[in-house]
Amino acid sequence: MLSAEKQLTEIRRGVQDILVEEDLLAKLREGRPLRVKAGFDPTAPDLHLGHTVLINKMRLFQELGHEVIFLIGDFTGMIGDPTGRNATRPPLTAEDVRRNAETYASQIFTILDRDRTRVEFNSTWMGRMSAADLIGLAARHTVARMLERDDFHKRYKAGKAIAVHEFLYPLVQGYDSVALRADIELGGTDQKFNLLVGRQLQQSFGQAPQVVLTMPLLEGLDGVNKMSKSLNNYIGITDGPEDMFGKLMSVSDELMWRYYDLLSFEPVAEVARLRQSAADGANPRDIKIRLAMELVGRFHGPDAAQQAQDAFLRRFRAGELPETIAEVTVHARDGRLGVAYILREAGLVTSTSEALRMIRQGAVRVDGERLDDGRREVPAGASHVFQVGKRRVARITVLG
RNA sequence: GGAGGGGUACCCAAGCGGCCAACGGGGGCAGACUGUAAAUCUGCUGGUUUAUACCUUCGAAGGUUCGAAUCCUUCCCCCUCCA
Repeated sequence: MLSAEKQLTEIRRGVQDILVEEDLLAKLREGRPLRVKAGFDPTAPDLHLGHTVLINKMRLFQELGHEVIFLIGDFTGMIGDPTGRNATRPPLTAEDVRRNAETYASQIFTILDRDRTRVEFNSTWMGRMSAADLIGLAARHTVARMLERDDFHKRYKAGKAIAVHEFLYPLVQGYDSVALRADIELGGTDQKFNLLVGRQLQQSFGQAPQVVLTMPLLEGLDGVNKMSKSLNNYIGITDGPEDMFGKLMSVSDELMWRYYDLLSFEPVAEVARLRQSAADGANPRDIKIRLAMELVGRFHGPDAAQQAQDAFLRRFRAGELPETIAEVTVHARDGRLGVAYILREAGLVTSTSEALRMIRQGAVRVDGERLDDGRREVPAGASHVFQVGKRRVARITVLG
């Protein structure tokens, strides 16, 4: 095991806050494997790059020889946590939670070492808790302190709803730390309050308080909001290589550097060198390609990354069609079918009205030719490549 | 329990008897420009065999009216103040 000081240097990299750093150093000096907990809400069945900021840090702890606990908040998920948009999130059913949690667990091992990861579900202890136990837990915290949480505070002041059960969420999450006797808890900056409740509860239960370590939230593709499934601005780690590559390339130059900081394993010095080269006039696109190669390679392997890059350059630099085009068949009526119906039947648009709108806006191409007549019909037996906008493409055959 | 305010399309938010498929903003999509960038400009942003037409939509259900998102009744939900 590395010296406590050297470990601390590694741990510090990229983190937002360490509360309290002296405590962390003291724990590291004990020379034992520390229990490092990170909780995940099983609302999103697919992990995205935003989650990996945290998971990468978990991996670091594994490499340093500590015990990493991947905690799935299956019980908490049934309660529901307020979302970042200050709305009340509907609770998941037990069945939703179970299914999501399993998918979640199976995905983390693209980054974490399976053999050195302890997976826990908080329903293990929470499911056994009685109503009296829960009230007893609630008695250890006050409403005034709850309202210190930024999200609650804002909603309370704005006169927005706060359901009583939402107060229980931080308590349950904090109790998880008690149940696991966690030494360290990792979380996003948005989790800071909940993580601190864990410290307070541990002390209340006579345990040494965990060290809280928060990671910055990764901005999503829009560059403004945090990456999340519900905002649909995410790159899923199960996204296909080409999809992932394309999404990374569509990111703004500014955001690219943020992604370098939080997602890349490139040495800090190398990233600094890239920044300098961009300032000296290098095309940021090439630097973006490098990032895309690294990340796609991480989840799909270097070969797939190279193929994705080739396909990307062919398609968007050279303007060619993708080499794999979905084949779709639709059925003609009276020996022919109008283009709007073809697009709808093929799933390229969701309604005839949308199809007509797209055609009116010049977004539809047939075999590369812009289509300007929404009334055009295609005879049965014909097969054409239809494009709607830049991304939707299919070879559609009209059957008799 | 009492008094008052409010529920409008993905989100915010106008409208308060016909000119409303419903102002405006955000988001999204598309076109132009590009590095599939970003920014910017422009258009679109219920559905229908392609429609100066019809159908469905303004918390829910009824009702008044030639005609309702707009008026009335009941119900559901949210918020504020008082108790």
